[in-house]
Amino acid sequence: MSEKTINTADAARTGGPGRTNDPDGVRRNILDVALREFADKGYSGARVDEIAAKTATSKRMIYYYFKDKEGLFVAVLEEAYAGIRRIEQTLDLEGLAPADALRRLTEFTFDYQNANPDFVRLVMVENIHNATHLEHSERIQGLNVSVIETLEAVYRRGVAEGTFREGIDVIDLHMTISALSFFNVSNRATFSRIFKRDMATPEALARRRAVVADTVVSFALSPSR
Amino acid sequence: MSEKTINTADAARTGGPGRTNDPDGVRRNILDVALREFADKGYSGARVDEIAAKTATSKRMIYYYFKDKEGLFVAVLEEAYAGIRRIEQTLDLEGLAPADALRRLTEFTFDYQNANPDFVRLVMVENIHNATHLEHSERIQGLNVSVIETLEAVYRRGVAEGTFREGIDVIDLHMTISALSFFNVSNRATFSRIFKRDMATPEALARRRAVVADTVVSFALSPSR
Amino acid sequence: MSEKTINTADAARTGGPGRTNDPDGVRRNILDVALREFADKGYSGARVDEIAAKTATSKRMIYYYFKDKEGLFVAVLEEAYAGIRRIEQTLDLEGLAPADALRRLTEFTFDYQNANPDFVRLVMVENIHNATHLEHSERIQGLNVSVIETLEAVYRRGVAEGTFREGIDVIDLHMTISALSFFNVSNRATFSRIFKRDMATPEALARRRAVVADTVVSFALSPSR
Amino acid sequence: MSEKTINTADAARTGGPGRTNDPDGVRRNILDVALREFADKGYSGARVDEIAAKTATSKRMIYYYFKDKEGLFVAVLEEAYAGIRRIEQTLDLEGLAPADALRRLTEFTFDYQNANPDFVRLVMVENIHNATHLEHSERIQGLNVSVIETLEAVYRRGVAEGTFREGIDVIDLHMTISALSFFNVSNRATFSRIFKRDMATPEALARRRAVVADTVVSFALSPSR
DNA sequence: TATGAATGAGGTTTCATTCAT
DNA sequence: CATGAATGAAACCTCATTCAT
Repeated sequence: MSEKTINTADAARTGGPGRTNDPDGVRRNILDVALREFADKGYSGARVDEIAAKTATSKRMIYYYFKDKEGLFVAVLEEAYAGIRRIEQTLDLEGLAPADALRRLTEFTFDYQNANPDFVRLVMVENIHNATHLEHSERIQGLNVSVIETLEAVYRRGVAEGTFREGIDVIDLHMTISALSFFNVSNRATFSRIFKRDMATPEALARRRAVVADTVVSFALSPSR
Repeated sequence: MSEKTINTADAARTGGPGRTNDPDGVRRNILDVALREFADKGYSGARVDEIAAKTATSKRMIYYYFKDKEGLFVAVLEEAYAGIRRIEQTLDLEGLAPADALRRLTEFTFDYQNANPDFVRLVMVENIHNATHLEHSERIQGLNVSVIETLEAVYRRGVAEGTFREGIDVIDLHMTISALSFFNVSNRATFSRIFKRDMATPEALARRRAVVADTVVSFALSPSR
Repeated sequence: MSEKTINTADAARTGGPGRTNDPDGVRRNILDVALREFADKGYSGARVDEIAAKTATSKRMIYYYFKDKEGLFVAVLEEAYAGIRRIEQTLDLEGLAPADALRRLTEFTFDYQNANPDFVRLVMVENIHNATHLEHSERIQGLNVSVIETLEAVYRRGVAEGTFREGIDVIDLHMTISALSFFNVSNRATFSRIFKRDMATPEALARRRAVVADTVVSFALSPSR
Repeated sequence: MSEKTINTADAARTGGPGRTNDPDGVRRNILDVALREFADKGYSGARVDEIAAKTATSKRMIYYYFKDKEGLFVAVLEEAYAGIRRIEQTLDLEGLAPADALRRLTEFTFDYQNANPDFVRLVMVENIHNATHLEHSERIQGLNVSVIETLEAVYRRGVAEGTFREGIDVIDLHMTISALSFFNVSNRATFSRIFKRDMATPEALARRRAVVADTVVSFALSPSR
């Protein structure tokens, strides 16, 4: 509960916490802890004091680097979005057949979100707050074009080939992928409680992952096939 | 901001707010207001003072009827779940062909959640809090069996008929329906901000509703068809 | 230093501090203490914590009654201005010859400000803050007309009689009276330190009071006399 | 808000800000900025950080040259007093008739204070703090004898001539001059707000200046005249 | 039952100042 | 000398909750 979290990398570099000369490390450390706290308790529920306590630095440094609680939240949000987009771009879909590429992209999204529940929960929190922070962040606005471009390229190839049916809105498709991946994390608590089903076991995840991928692909496939 | 919310029904019944001796009306009124506040600001973000201020009663009554903030939240949650399940049961799916019934059920879910964003947001809030409140509510646990039974009946008929393919887990199917309906409300703020698309216009809703229904049905249909 | 200040009146009425049912007494008590603190340390220098400590109530109540530090300051300012104007109106100048009335009014002002250094210092503090609080207080705006009216009546009588010369701007006259009275309190610390003269002894006050009155009256007198 | 203030003279001398080796310039620059900040916000209201930010140097230098916030304030105060006294001594009153000399001295005081509101406000601030800083500064104590000597010389000449009446305390006279000059700046904010009169226009200043001079001179004049 | 007053614990933020490079 | 990073103490303010009438 009161464990301090230090990036091992930083600790190694500087010889431990305390007066370090690694401002970036300090920033990172704060962001890491804050992500977890915000994701865990929501914006208002998260306590600056507690974030500070779990950090290798002091509360004062949070204000030094991020101005206030809101500034910290925005920074956390930016990092989180940057994270998924960064990895997304390492996906190499061009060598795959369109249907396989679509499946691969869907699986990636599903896996990423399940592996990063804090990201998902942070987005939930931001939605509860009507995306006001996101609105003010120019950085995030720019980040998200790439997904659509990637998906669009795959879809076009599929249509050209005759694999995919025409008339699908790519943003719609992305929405379906996101929705099915997101829900598995975002609503896990209520859903599994109500339907008495553990959604986080490796088996459950594998099964659901397949269902999601099937759903997406079968929606895109041309009916003639 | 400072408007008091009174159910007109109650007001009529009791001759107006103020010295009312309509305990149920008071309760309802508090729950209505609290739903909106919790859905709007989250659990920690909602303020007991503000809920009281928007109520036709006083803060004292909140504590009288619901013990504390948490008790109020649980009551709100119970009401919210009861609401959707109550309406769900008025759906008459037995007269429809399985595929139509499935489509109808999907559309109903989509419509209900889009018409009741506060319900959706409340569920988000509860998920952020790991469904701890739901856990303590026996009332909610019992409420949700019916959906699955309804869906199961439809699915069986479809399989028997040959319309639906075998091997689908009904809970999985429900999850897909929920996910696609839920996301449209839960992630509206971030999604529409990022992809610059208003998801709440009647046209957008109608389009998405169709896509969602298609997705669900095409997933269930037997491939031979 | 850490003595609590309670209006003896309130204490008598309610049987002491603590859970009293005398909201007005609580308010008054806070205002009394706050006046002294703000006058003593300036706006930023005054500490809400310290004000609270010297009060019969708690810090929380300050915020309850006055919203925030600024609200408290404004309320203190309003009270202070109301105080002097209230007493000013009990002056009965109409029975006096114009020159005597002018002298009397001057002496009153001098006496009041010397007897209420906290009022003077509070006005200094407000001036350092460019009268921003005063600007927002409608209550104060209305309070100050009476002085000018009183002074104007005296001046007119004097001019009609031939005692006072014509052409004096009454606001100018008020300003002279104020300046000479105010300075004796406002600049006492620096002035007496620099010129090594105690300005607060009864004798010093009496002497200065006479000089001030002479100065004002001789300025208003018609030169022919 | 974030403008840096550099004495152009210094900048020229040292080849610009930054790596300057002009300790006096740095000191001056800090004092200039600090004067404005203290005069503007009061002692507690002024922020070391903000002073530093508006300076051509860094916060470190403030502590290096002035030890702490209080040391800085004292230095600013000393400079401010030195300023007025320095100029005062350039006045050449000996060639004027006593009444003219008195008028001239009064006008000078009035003009100086109106031209240097920061000086006036700084003195207000010091008075709020009961002149504790001034007390510790030997430098200031010595500065202020000269005014009195100058005034005394004028007064004596006037009495000898028969122009001025006897029995006036010169320090009293100085006090009257100061009070009337000071008030116009110190209480400008509240006074002009209350009486809805702009006291800072050239016309208003000219008129008031004349009234002040008249008041002072007519007080000193021998009544026989 | 209804209302304003009261409370204590704890939340966010700021400040003057010092350190390390 | 110059700079950004760091610090601890304390400042302002808010919250859920309870009391008295």
